[in-house]
Amino acid sequence: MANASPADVSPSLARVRVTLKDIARQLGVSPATVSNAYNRPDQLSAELRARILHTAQQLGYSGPDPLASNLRRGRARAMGVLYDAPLSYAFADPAASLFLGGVAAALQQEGLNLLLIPGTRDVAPSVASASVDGFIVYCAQDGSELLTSALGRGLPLVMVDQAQVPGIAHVGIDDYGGAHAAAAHLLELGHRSIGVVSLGLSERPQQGPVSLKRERQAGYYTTRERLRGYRDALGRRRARLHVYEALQNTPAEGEAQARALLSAHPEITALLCMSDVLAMGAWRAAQQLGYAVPQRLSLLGYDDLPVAATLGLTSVYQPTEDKGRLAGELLLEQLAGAPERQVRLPTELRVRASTAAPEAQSSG
Amino acid sequence: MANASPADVSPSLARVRVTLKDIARQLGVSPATVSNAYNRPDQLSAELRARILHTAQQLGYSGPDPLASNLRRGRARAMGVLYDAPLSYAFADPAASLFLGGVAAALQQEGLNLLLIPGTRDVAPSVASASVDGFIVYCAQDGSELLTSALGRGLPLVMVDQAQVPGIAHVGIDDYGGAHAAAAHLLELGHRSIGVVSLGLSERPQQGPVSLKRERQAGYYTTRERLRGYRDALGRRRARLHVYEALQNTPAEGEAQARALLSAHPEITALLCMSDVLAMGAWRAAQQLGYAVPQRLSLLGYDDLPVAATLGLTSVYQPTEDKGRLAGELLLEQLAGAPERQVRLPTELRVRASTAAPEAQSSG
DNA sequence: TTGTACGCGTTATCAT
DNA sequence: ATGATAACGCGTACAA
Repeated sequence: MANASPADVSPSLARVRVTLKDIARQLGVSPATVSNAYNRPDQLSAELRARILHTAQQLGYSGPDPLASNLRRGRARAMGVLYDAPLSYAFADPAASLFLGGVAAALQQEGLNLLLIPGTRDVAPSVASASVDGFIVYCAQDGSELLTSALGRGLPLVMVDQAQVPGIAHVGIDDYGGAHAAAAHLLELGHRSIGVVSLGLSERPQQGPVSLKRERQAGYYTTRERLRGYRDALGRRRARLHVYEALQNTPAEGEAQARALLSAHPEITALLCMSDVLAMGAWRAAQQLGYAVPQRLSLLGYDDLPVAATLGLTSVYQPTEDKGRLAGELLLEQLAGAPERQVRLPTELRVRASTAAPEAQSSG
Repeated sequence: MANASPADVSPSLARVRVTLKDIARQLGVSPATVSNAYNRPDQLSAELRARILHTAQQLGYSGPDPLASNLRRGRARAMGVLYDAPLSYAFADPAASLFLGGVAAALQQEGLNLLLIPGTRDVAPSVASASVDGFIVYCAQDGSELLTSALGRGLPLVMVDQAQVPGIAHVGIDDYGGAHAAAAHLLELGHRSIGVVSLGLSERPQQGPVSLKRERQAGYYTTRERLRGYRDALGRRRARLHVYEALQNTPAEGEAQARALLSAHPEITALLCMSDVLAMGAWRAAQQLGYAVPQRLSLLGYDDLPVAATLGLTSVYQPTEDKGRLAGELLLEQLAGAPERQVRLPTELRVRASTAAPEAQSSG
């Protein structure tokens, strides 16, 4: 029997779903015509269309159900971005925000929505149930469940800021080169004892000093490459590097690790921070310890967020927003049938006021 | 080996979609059983389930299609957030990011994904085609198409930072009170000529000086209320307010409007900025003009982002992240059948180093 | 524990 | 310009 019989008991509250068919029945036209009224206005007379829309409004029908329409068309009209942390981190991290902004800009051109999928434990179900036409996997650890479960969907996919995998579209930056340039800059200035405030090495970060072994095994490509860049720059000279790992990419963690580094190794005259966000925290630590920047302590960031220029922070620039836009575009390309591409963007050291030669003090 | 029929012509590229039925047929079991293998593991023997999963893997079946599954269940497993601007703005604005982080945190508890929907021209189709179970409408203009088209979907909905509408869930803050406190603070310090760097008044912002008429007609509730708060605080005293409208909530716009204000009205001794982001730009303008803060110019923000404390910026705190979390929770409540609620969160003036009494100079 | 049968709400195709 | 029909891929009673 009809789901909206004349003897309907609950006229307004019962929310008996009104469907396209109901409209059709009510007007004595075919469901196809009602569908056309919404999707192909040119396929029916303006007059009939008006009547349909009017009846729809009267009956409280708000247009074709996207769930059904998606199924039928085989398109979700959205792209998924997998982020390797709670989403609140993504929004708290300006670099991630910039990146997502770029992605959004690219998708918007095609009218696609953006589905954000956080990488908590148990990502698999989230990924499996995501109504999307493709994925962007951002900053996942090597061999992460995020990536494997996304790949499992068999949809177009773009990896970002990870180790390249043959046959998979990829956008990355020259992490190594940027880090190398940063460390080289410090060496040229004369620094010989340098601290590194590092981003997490793996999904289970360990706060504080990092063993060489752990450093080599870092699960995050970005972190691993930057550390390698720092080390290689120092390699030939007799300078010492002390690496401390932050639990999160936040100013608070930057402050904590900077503090720990400086108290364990007072001879340190410069800090290489693996992000501007960490560097901001390190700066605060320096202030509170009474270390003048750059006289007593040189400070270097990574990312070159807009705020770096404001603060006069020397930093390694990367085109974060472009990276996002590009990731979106590579995804759209695949959706259109083009082959997957791999792109590496350049980085560039931007020297500002936070780095200088170390004071000519008795340093160890 | 072929992944389909023996006579398959295109073995690997043809991407003939593998469905649940194919698995069932291959194993000689019913589709229902395969479905259960994924959704109700307890409904079949572990042995059979293992065989099913194995076959699925072999055939390249990656689990039930979310599009179909969503239709069948009538749930999209995602919530939509409508943002009244290009998404890149949302990510560029720390306050919006914080808010979204809060929303994400709330949704994550229920395993729901977050669909971001930008408010470009032609929102309606985006909203109509969004696979979601509810909407959060953030900062939309009064009577905006965003809101009306979202309401049209007939899904649970929460309005945020807008004028309350009876019968619709709502989260807001005490915009008026915060603004009032900020202006009152300046008056107590002795300021008598004050500039306002305002957020946009409507979807079509007009850079520069704002007429009183336009001020009253501001389409954005938040902007309107804050302006009212500023004005009311000044009302009884004979202080002058000069309101300039920013095109966007960015430091660059803050800088531009601060510059314009100070050059048009050199007698100004304090700036009320309607966001911390604008205030940061205003600060830069002050620096470049050689105006010492707070001696020559007092500076006041709104939102109290973390950076405000770092910079020593006096600001009006609002619990931005909680606001997001709450919005998410109100939405989940409705989905669970509870009645819609309306919540207003408090604001609080936080006085820091950027405000002081005006210098005792001949001021106009 | 497994299978049957049906429908979820829409749209593409073809016919009229 | 409009209609009939057949999928789209799956989940869930209920029967076996």
